[in-house]
Amino acid sequence: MSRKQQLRRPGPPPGPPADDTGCGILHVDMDAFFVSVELLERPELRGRPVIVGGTGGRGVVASASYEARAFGVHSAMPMTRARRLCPQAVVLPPRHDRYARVSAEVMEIFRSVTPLVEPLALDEAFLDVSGARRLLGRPAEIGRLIRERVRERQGITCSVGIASTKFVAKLASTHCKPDGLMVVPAGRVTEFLHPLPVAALWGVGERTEEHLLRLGLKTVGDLARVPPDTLRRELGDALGAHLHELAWGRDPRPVTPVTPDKSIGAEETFDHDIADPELIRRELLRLSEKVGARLRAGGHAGRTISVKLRTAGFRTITRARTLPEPTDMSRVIYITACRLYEAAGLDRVPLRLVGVRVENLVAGGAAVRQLALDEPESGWREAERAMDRVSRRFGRGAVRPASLVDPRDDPEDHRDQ
DNA sequence: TCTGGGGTCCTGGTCCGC
DNA sequence: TCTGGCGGACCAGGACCC
Repeated sequence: MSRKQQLRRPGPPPGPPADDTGCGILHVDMDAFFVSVELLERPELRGRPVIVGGTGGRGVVASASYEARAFGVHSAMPMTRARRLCPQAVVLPPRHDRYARVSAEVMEIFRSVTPLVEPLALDEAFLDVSGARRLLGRPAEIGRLIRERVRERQGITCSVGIASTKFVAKLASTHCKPDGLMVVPAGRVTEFLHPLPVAALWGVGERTEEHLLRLGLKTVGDLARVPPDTLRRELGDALGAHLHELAWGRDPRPVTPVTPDKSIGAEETFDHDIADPELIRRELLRLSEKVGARLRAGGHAGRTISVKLRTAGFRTITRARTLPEPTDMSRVIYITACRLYEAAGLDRVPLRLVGVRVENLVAGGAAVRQLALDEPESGWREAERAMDRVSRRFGRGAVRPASLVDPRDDPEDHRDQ
């Protein structure tokens, strides 16, 4: 459940029977997805408060059953707080491989209805069904069909919002959860939108909500009546204009099935803060290996390498460097990341998180011969490709840089799996 | 209360070349 | 030769999304 889904509902949907004329966009959102997938294997937990989330000291809630939500538990909440609110909850560690597999099957169901499917996350997608009407019926009928197929084939429930724009369809699915379907007729969009709190708008998070409340703007209707120039002055050009448009139900973004990746990264929060630069560099190596492997697997290369460092006091520092040529080599990423870490001047400063990201992605073929910075190119590329092949065959972590091999490691139990 | 991990987008500042 | 304006690239940070 996202923060948006924690917002209160506006009451019953605008007047039945819903007229879905001009409503070609569906937003399908799986209900408590991670928990629902877990319950397929653990049916004895049905009806009980269940939380999927990090079991380490610093984890957060990834998904909570509706029984757990009744205790005030919601996603992104620190696990320590969730356990306090609901001590009787069953806590399960996340198993992303499993969720990804179920997600892929659900997306296939969507694609059996229309090729215009835009996945937003593992558990939700936009569908443009304008072209499917003749074959499958009205959008509301298509929505019912999808819900039925997902339930029959996967054994889990989902909610469907139907509207003329993506933004309103998404709000509709949020407001009919769980296990519901809601149509917002094209002619009744503002009637639906304007009573909602400003935080319901896409782009209004905690900070912007505070700002709007300070201006006396509580509802979407309040915001809609403010001149766009005033909003731009208060919130910046892009956000001000964007919110004004959304508040009037205007959202011209089409459903786009393929959006190219812009960056690929990995980060890790430690169980305990780490100050030792050697251990930090070791972590940077592990993350660089992971990011490099993902770049090569996806056929990407990138020019800009950034590191993210979060201190024990939760101050986040980012440093980036743009290389002359794009790279997909873990070694180049690692060397650059180490230099950025050293340049940040956080030697011996306790860190709770480090991250490595590669941005400005291009197709991998454009990754021209890249020297490992000051070092001669000495077969690293070939070595890394060979490691990729071994990993594909024997599993990730089967080969690793020597500095990442802990003699105490059980070879079957790599943390990267 | 104490804050994950994977991302995208925007803003404001600085530097540099024209 | 110096100066100012401008635009683009880059960088850092922050807000936001799921």
